[in-house]
Amino acid sequence: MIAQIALPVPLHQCFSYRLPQHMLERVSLGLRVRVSFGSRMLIGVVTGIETTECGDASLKLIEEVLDDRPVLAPAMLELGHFISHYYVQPIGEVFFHMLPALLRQGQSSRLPTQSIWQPTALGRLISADDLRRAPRQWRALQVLLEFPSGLSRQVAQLHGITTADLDNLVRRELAGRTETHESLPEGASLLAEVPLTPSEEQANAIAHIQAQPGFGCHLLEGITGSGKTEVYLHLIADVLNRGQQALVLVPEINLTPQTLQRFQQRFNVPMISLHSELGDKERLRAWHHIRTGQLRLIVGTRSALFSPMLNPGLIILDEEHDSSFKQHEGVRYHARDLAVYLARRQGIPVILGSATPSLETLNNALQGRYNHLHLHRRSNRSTPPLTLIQDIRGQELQAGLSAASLGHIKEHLQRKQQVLVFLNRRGYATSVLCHDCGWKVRCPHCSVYPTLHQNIGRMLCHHCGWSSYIPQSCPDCNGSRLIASGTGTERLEQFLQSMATSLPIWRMDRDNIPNHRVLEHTLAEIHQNQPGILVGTQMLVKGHHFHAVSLVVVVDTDAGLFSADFRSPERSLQRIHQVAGRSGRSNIRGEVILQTHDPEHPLLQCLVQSGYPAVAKLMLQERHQLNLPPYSYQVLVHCQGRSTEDVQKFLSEIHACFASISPYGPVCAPIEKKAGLFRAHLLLQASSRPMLHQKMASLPNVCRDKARHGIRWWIDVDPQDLL
DNA sequence: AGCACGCCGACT
DNA sequence: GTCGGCGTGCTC
Repeated sequence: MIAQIALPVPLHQCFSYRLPQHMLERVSLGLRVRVSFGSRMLIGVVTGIETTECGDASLKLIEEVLDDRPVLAPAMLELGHFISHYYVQPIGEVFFHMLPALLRQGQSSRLPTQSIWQPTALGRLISADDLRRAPRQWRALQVLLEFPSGLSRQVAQLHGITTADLDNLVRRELAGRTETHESLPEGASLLAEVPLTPSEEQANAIAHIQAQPGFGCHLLEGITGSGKTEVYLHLIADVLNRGQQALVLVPEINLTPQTLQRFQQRFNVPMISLHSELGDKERLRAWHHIRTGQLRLIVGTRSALFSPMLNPGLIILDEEHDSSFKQHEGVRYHARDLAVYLARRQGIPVILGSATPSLETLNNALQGRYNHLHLHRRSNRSTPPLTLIQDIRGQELQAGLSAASLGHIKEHLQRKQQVLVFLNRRGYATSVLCHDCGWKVRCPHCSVYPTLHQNIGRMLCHHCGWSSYIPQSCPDCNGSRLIASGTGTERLEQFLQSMATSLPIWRMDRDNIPNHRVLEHTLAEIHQNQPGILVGTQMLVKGHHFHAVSLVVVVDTDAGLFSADFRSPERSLQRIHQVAGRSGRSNIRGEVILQTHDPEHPLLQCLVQSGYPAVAKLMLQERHQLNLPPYSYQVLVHCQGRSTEDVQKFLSEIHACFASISPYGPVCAPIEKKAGLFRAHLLLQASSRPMLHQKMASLPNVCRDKARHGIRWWIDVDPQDLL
């Protein structure tokens, strides 16, 4: 008998091992085993068992079976095989990626047990006199009598009792010790609060999804403030009522304590938030409780997709357009597309929610592959904001702001409202240059200009972390007229502060908001609704609601509209639309100003006049004309090496082998040198996905063969950015 | 990915 | 004449 074993090595194959007779009935697919591989011992996952008798006698034997039940259930095994094939990732690495770290390292997958001590009949009868030689045990017995249903180690410790005391009582037959599995407390009723009555639109969406009980993929396109969450909550309630589990995937930044709180407010069931700071032990504990079906509601980022649900009933993926669902390191995959795959495999509904759906998802909905549901109306009945395109050509700008924008800002502040100024650029200035000779500060490790951060008094490279002092004179011509050019949030904040001296300015970017605690604190201050100015980057876009904001100014609307990456306008317009949605959420009509040097830009015009759905369709048309995704399919071969020649040579050889699906040949990455390494890539593209996959079947092997000294390469299927 | 094997420089 | 550099190749 021969078993196929997936091992945690970057190889696109499984390995055959002989199965000793005595292991035969203990082995099944998805179990972990220990095997000798080369000169080391590795843990592997059983992915196949062949009962062919012959077998190569030279094959090694499996040393040990580690589990009595598969750690990867059939659905997860299938998902893993799919990931490995579709995303061209090494099979063993995929399976290991799907397991909690402690299981990867060989820890037992048995459900952890817990000791419980209970008094015996004898224990209840005995008197202090009988135990006068053992005062600790007497005290332990007294505590034990207070917990007739059982005392755990943790509770005993709180009362100053050790397990040794309790075991001594067991020896005297005054107490009994039993091993139980930890069980999570479950509330008497499912609902912790009375659900809101859904609006007509919400009820309609809920009914549509309920009407299709098995697999179905639903795009829930709801404008900001239209109450997508309420739809989720109603559908989750159904799933919980049926005794099933629900999985909610959210982008990284949205996984705040409040997200879970929202669910805890509504439901009385054991639930968990799988965030990145969870320790290995906690993660394994959660894994067990998900596998036993005790944890009913799982909220997490992309990797939560691999939760081993016993009884799955629903998958929700919120903010489906968010790029953080794509894993960019190690095992590369897109959680959105895998969520759809998994839901189909499990025969359950999946809901993709967004105010600004990605063009891929929108296309799937328009083609009828996904069910398209809309929430048009804001649930708080506020009017949508008034959006203005502001031509700043030839205008005098101060810290990037035009006089007209400043006028609006002052006006709104005088009305005691809050203003949000959006600039997606950290730091004080984008570069430092010499006014006399044009010399510019450069990063020694990357082909970029570092950013000036005045608050820490240094130049900082955002790509490799390099930092240096701020030059006071030009090292080339010795001139002293150095210019800080380009505006970042720091300079904007400084300027606005000088303009509105008495008002608070909240700057929200990665430099100013280092962690969740500071974020909560700043948000709490803003929610006092005192007049003031919010200045910030992306951070302002995601999920936060600012009720007193009545004006949003987008300083650099054009950034991203003209980039080498064809996905850049999509992301840019999604951002603009989402940040615009931050205004006018209560009774005040919001205003949005988009500063631009290209007021006639068709996408901008379309966004302002007809809204996001219209501009999305326009972008889809453009993609169609240019034969870009989702109308064609792409794979990117990335490469990193010690010199331009090395990477070019490597990619040219790859290009030669795949010329029929490689329309452009190797190109340097836009930032050619990063952290001291030269980068380039090769785009593979085809109009049929099966054809593309078939033609690149040998790609990983070819890459492996051609890779020489110092070349690092990786394959990115459905790349999200070409940079 | 690791790890072993293998062929050339600075040390007892 | 050895220790160790990392380049190359293999792992059922």
